Amino acid sequence: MTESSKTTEATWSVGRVAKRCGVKVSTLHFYEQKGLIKSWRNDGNQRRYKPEVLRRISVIKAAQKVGISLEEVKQAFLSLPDSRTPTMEDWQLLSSNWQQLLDARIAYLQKLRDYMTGCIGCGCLSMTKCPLYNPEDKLGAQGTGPVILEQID
Amino acid sequence: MTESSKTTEATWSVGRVAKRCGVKVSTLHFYEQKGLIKSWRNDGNQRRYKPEVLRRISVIKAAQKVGISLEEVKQAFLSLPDSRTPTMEDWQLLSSNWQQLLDARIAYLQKLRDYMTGCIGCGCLSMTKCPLYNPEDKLGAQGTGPVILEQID
DNA sequence: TTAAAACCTTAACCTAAGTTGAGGTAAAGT
DNA sequence: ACTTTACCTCAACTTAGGTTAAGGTTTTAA
Repeated sequence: MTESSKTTEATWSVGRVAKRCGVKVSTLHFYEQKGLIKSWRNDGNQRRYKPEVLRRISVIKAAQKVGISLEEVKQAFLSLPDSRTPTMEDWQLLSSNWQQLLDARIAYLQKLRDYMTGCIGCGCLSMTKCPLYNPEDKLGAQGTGPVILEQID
Repeated sequence: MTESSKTTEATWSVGRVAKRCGVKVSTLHFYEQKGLIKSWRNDGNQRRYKPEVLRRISVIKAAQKVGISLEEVKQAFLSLPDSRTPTMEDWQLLSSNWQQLLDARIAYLQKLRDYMTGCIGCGCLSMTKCPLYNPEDKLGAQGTGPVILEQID
């Protein structure tokens, strides 16, 4: 009985995960090293994954798209159960927290946008009052710095 | 007649600019090296700045806050006049362009936020339709590479 | 059975946006 | 005059999020 037939359909190799998720194998190594995903090894020392990893990677990618760092994702993943496969409720909780974070970031961006013409365009440069010029103003609660978004053209 | 009395109020040293703008001296060196700001040298080889530099730095900081990179700022600065000090209109044009960019980014973030619970929380992971899972998504429109959908779990 | 494809590890490299430190000069305060 | 502060250059280091390459092993397909 081969290793692969023993674990049919429930086990993924690194290359298969990579192709399926649209990331490079090296990225999966990297995520594992950072503690974002887990794997075990087969007899030949090759990585094997549970299907659950696919969702994790998708969530990582989704989070990055909205400007959430890998470290933040890692923290969020700590809320997932360790012993069992996360349920839909687990994932929903996680994403609803991020929704709120996003709400805050959107509101903040809107505020900055509204100040933009006033502060850059006018002559006053009111550094003390304007959020655009306030160096201590750290995007909401987390001190994340500016939201890095993908280039949209 | 000293160098400083000759140029009083119209000339800034690097330390004064740094303190006024809330950045480090090394940051100003860095910005200069990147072509974002300019200076000339006094007899002792020390940097001197026109007051205009304060606005440039403020604009750089404001831009960074909304997620605009130094490279993008540099490009935007190319639209400023080289021979004369930029007027309010020059700055207003620059900032109104960024306002539009911000509008797009905000709209994009809102879209992603709205998909967040659906895509992360639900069981389907519809990778072909959802912008959260679409790796090539530059705000819709373009057809992207195929992401093969198989069932997860 | 053998060749190709996939996998392994480790190390070095990449960009962005700076920061830090060493070693030396200039300007300012007393 | 002298001492402290400010400034200079250059090189190396930092973090995030990976990518690439080298050299070796395992798995798979013909």
